[in-house]
Amino acid sequence: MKVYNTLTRRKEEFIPLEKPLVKMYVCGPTVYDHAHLGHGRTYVAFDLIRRYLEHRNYIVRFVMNFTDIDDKIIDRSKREGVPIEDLTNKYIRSFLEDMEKLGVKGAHVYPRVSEHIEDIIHFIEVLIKKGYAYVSRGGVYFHVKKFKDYGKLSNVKLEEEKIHRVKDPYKKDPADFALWKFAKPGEPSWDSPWGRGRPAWHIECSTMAIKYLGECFDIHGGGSDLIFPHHENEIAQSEAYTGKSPWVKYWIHTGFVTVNEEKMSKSLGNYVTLKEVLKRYDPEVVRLFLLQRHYRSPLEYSEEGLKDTVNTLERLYNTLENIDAILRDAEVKYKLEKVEREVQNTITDLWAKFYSAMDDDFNTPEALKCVFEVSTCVNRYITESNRPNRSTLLLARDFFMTFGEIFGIFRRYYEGTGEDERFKHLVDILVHIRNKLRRERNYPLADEIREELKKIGIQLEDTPKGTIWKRMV
RNA sequence: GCCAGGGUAGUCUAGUCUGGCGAGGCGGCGGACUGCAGAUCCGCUUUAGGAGGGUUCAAAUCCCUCCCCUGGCUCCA
Repeated sequence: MKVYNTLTRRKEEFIPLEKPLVKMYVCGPTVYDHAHLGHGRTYVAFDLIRRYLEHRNYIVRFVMNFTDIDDKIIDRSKREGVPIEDLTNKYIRSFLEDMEKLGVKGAHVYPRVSEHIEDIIHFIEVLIKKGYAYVSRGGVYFHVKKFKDYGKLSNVKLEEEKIHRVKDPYKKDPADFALWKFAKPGEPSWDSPWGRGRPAWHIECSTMAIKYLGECFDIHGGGSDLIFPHHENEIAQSEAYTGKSPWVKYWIHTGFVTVNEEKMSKSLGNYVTLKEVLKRYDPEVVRLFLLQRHYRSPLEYSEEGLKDTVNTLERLYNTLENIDAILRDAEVKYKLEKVEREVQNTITDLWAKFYSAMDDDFNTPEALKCVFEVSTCVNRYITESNRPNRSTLLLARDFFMTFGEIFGIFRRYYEGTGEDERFKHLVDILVHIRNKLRRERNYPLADEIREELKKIGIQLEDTPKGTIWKRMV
């Protein structure tokens, strides 16, 4: 399996540090507002990666933080007159709700900055002791020049570059960044050996990741906008702290969602919240929409694109329903004809291709091609075969279920359909009666049965080989 | 300015690392099937690669030049 590593700017063979265990940390949101589609994209992408790794028999330990102390949160709380904790709780809840709807599997730990102040203080103390950080009048800073590998992730060069960060007269060097900020009036603050204050942005992730995953781990990810300065600074802090390198083996970054080719962002105001999107579209449509593009490429958001995906997903569900409908009466064959063997070969070949696409840096668009090809293949088989073989249909169904599990769609098939045998019999009885009516050319009554069944989500379809019924999508 | 990533049919998206008949979705049109409905299948749309050079038996893919777009360098998923 190959994974693109931002650190080396190329695909690398994926070999986790401790064989079946994969330790993975993803930068979570700063919780001062509802999440938008861009956030959704990133977390769905990492969810897919996690699911695929699990599918490939890795045990994934997954940590995602919440940044609940930050300038914007403080601003927002002041503006709205809402206590910080109420605000952050509200948006954490909102975020988790959205993720749940999107079918993003939960993290094993969701560390919040506000709950890890002690750890952060200790971390900073070590950095000071080791000579990587200094106390100044504005707070505690990381002295970038001390860390010789600075820039290895984002490719920034300290010498020729005037990395102008937040203007701060108390820094030794403009490239230095804050670890601890002294409190200004009205800001939340905690006691520390250097004075009351609060942790700065980057330190939290280093501290919490190391606390929960250890001094070195496998995957660290987030949106591409975090590469610099956030992740660059995390590396500096963490490797300075542990004295070990590399801190993280694989850095994975997701591309942006764009609107008219511009990055979707709060500041540009061109965003749609996940709540809005999920109100208008089935969560699985949103997921498929996001996974139809490779996770590192920019993804253009458009209403049209989403609508296309509605049809795309419907087609996949139809295929599944076609299989299930035929499966009800299909029997196992004990000898396969040539066509039959070819269909099975095609499916297994495509299944293998599906895996190699996924193995190649989680190439979901390429993997999806295989899914569509299996779809066409099995539909054709159903259309052309006089007596489809149960085993062949099950093979196709297994493939779809595997695909669904990895992509996080077809959820309703896993959650159960709520049908029992008697229900199925009942439908069969109605179908039988209706066909009698049709033979008698009593179409009004036959159509009425079909209409009524449609109302409870059962669709009857008359095919040349007889009537089949499906659950409606 | 520095760094990173792009430009593929009507449209969206793969393939570029590792050169070898350019793939898939959606849309549109036509056909098969059909009491109607629905689903599905088949065919067409389909000699598409930003521009120009070069290397090669062979270039979307490698090299050079140019044009255009986006992102990071201040908070960001």
